[in-house]
Amino acid sequence: MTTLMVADDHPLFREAIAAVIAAGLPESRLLEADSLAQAMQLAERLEADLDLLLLDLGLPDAAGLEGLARLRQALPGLPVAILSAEQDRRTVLEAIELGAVGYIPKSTPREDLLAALERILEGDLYLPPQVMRRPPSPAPATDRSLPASLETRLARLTDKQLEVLERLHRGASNKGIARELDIAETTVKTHVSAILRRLGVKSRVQAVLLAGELDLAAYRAERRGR
Amino acid sequence: MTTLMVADDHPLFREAIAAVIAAGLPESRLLEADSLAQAMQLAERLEADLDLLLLDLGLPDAAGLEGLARLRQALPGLPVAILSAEQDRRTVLEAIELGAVGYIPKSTPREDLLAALERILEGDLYLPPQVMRRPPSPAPATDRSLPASLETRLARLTDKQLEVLERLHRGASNKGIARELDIAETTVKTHVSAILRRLGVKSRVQAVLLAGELDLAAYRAERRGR
DNA sequence: CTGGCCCTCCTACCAAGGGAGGAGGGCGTC
DNA sequence: GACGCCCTCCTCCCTTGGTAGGAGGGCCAG
Repeated sequence: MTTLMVADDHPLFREAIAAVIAAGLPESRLLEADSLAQAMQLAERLEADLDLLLLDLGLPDAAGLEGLARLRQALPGLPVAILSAEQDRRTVLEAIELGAVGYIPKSTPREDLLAALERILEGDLYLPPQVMRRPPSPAPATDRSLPASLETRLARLTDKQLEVLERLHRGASNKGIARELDIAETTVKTHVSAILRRLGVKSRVQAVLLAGELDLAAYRAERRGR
Repeated sequence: MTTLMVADDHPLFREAIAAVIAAGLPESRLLEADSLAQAMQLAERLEADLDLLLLDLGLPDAAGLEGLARLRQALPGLPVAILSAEQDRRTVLEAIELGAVGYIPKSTPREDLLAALERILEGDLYLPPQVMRRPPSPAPATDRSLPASLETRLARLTDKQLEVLERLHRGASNKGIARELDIAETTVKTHVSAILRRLGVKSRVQAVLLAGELDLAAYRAERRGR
């Protein structure tokens, strides 16, 4: 008995998914959530009893991938697959980067969708072949509005902010950072606030956790290089 | 009739691959190259007659992913799968970013390797599930024995404190933890204070970082067990 | 040169974190 | 029963973290 959950604010779409799953995966039950908040609440209660969360990227309380980031942080053990109308290659990559175990375009035909789900539930990873298969960057035309994730979010930080983030990541206090960098504590606060805003997190702890998923030092070195 | 090419500077390894493919994909022929230069030359001559290039990341004339980048630029239409000893998550992601259609660790068992090849040849994408599945995790590979000091410090925590620490480690605020555990915020503070004292750290961030060096969930489970 | 971004620092204010100390109740052990 | 440890919660108090807003100076691109 596997347990799935679909988080989508569109009732009709949830119904459609439910129908597909009921027909194709009889040995499973499906929970529904219409917001990220609800999904997280449910998932928390179920814990390990939830095998897979199908997450829409259009949720009202989760601006695209940012919601996935929050979710991954709160419940790192929960397998999450993206179910989205968005088919941009970068979005797919960033979703995987954030730890999604699959990415299913909503345009996927029913049989393929089922096959994808089955593969994911078996521990595989599913990505839309037709999206991934071709050139890395066909058109840089359609960007800048992306919700930003790890890499892109890091890229938005200024050099100084990265320096501060490194210290944060070592558990330093604002005061300590100020001493180390020889700037005023108020300045450190300014930087920290900017970091939190740009990373889209709400506390320094969360920033630290996010930073922990990357090799900050390496990133900084690479950056200096170019 | 599908045509494959393996580019690896290690003759023995090329032989091994050749054997696997000969046995598992009888309807195919395999070309061999011992350098990126040779591989590109051959591929250029064959053009569309080459269905897949298996590229090692240890080639002498191609420093890791840099070689893949050059290759992709010169022959964007050629499907390339990475075949590498490297199993780092970041490397895998970057390879895919660069347009690789698959990533096969050299440690992959023979059957899985064949299955991966078949999937790739069918237009699918293959990534090593065991690598991708656990994203931000550091390294379960190394240790069965946590640094003694760490373990002893953890052992000093009561069950409730561990529960709180887990939430801390997810970036939760005291208020949030209180809600989750359904206790007063002051109680949470009491627990946090105790945690800091017993772990010998000075702030919640440091506690989180310390906790991050352990698999808390596993530790808790193990503890419940005895 | 103007506008934009960055870094610096400030004030002021509010929220969150953390310490000290005390208190009651539960549970297990000597 | 007494002791100890844990969990719960409280008050009082201080420190730290974080936001808002403003301000000056440097640097660079249009």
